[in-house]
Amino acid sequence: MLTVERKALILQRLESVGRVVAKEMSLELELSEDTIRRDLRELAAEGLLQRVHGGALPASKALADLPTRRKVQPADKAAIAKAAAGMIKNGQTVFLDGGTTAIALARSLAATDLQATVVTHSPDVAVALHAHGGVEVELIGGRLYKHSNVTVGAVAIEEITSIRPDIYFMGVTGIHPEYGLTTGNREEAAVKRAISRQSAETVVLASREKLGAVSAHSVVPLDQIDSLLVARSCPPDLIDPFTSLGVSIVHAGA
Amino acid sequence: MLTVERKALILQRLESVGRVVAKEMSLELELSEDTIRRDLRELAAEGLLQRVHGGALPASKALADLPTRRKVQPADKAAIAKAAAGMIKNGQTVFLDGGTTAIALARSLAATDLQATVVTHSPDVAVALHAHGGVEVELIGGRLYKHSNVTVGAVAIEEITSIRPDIYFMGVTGIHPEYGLTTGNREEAAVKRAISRQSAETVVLASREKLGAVSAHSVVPLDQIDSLLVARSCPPDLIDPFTSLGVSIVHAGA
DNA sequence: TGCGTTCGTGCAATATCATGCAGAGAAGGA
DNA sequence: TCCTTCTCTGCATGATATTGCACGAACGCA
Repeated sequence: MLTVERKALILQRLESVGRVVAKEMSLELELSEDTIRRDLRELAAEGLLQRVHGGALPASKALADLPTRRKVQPADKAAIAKAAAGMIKNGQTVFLDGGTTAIALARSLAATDLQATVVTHSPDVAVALHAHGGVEVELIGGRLYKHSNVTVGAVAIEEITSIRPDIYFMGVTGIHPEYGLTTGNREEAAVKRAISRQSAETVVLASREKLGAVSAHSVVPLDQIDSLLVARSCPPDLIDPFTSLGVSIVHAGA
Repeated sequence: MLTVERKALILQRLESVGRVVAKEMSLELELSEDTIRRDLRELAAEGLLQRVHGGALPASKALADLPTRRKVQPADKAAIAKAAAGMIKNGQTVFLDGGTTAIALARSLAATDLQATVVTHSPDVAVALHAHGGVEVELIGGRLYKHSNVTVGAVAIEEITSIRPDIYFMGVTGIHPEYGLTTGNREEAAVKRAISRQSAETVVLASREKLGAVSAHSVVPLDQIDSLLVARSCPPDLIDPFTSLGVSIVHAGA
């Protein structure tokens, strides 16, 4: 693994999890803590993160803000959500992931008169669709993973394998030409992989900051997905690496 | 756990609960009280909290007096919810039903330091407990019954039979001396019956308007439940028919 | 006042940190 | 090919930070 890749991974981790612990990183990457600490020192010198005893925090994050989650890009996400809602046909069974983009999609759906079945492992999505008369909701049970508020674990996977959705809208942390789709948590990755395997079509909701990013746990390679849904405002140089690999791109928004 | 994370957790706890007790914190984080006290001293030196004997309070009274985010509940529902929360012991596995009283109970729980596992078939309850670090949440999957927003059906029942909660707080539509516990929907009744069968103890959350009422579908007879949790403000003539049948009554509130 | 709890400080043990140094391997020129 | 140079990595070392325990003082409650 290249040094720059390692540093990028550290920054990714900081973005998705909000903290990095030197010891954990050294175990995960099978490198000495010295090497990780060196990286952290250098990244701190560049102002890209904030060094603390035992690890590092994002550069900007103040102590009092630590527990808060990171902010979103509303315009981008809303356009993607609306376009995704438009891809659903009456009578279809749709799987919705967790995450802010998926919740935005559920809210978009709630504003339509679509007749469909939505399967989800996110209670937030279920609550967002509660008031919609035309949409039947199926909830996947299991242990609730607090960080992203979706169910995971053996129970979730078992339930998922008994359903065959027509289309799956997947949210991820990173979408990379070489490393494929990645997310920050192993359990989540397993659940997403199971859903994708069951679904006739998998569409990845790709807001701008995800393109080119890599996170710790691999979900599926790029050739396992059917299309990437990106905002039209997204710069071409972020998208080109994927088109040249033959990934189908769907543009959202005006 | 990083030191800064611990301090952030203390500040977060102060904001959400309004106080921190050194001893409780040390038990929860499995650290000595000295370490917690040191954190409290340092945070107090930075002006981020106010030190008091035994623990700490938010820095300014103004912060503590901020209007609570919680919705105002009718008095006796809130009293029942609070009393129910008090019946839960650390380490127990608790099943929470759907319904307004159960959601009020979840919100009461969210204001405590309790360590417990909450199993529920209500996404609303899951969302209400999302921010609580000490509570592990297990969600029961299945078809979402829109009217009351809980999962029902074969999948739900199957999942329920694999769990054995210590205590089940049941919400119903009607509680009648002769007809027992009733609810408005056949599927819901089946789910409640299954949960009650699995649970070591079943407690019925009995707000005043339910006493003496009857609904279409029978859940279980009165002799299958362990106690009826009623508000202290509830008139005795509503309760007497149940005491004379030998039902154990727990009074909530001052 | 008496008693148990909590507090603060000093101290020792452990964990983490920064720096210097040496070996392994890659890059590049002779 | 051989050699030099450079980078990366892990280890050793001394410095610093964190943690838990001990002990006497302060505090709160009855």
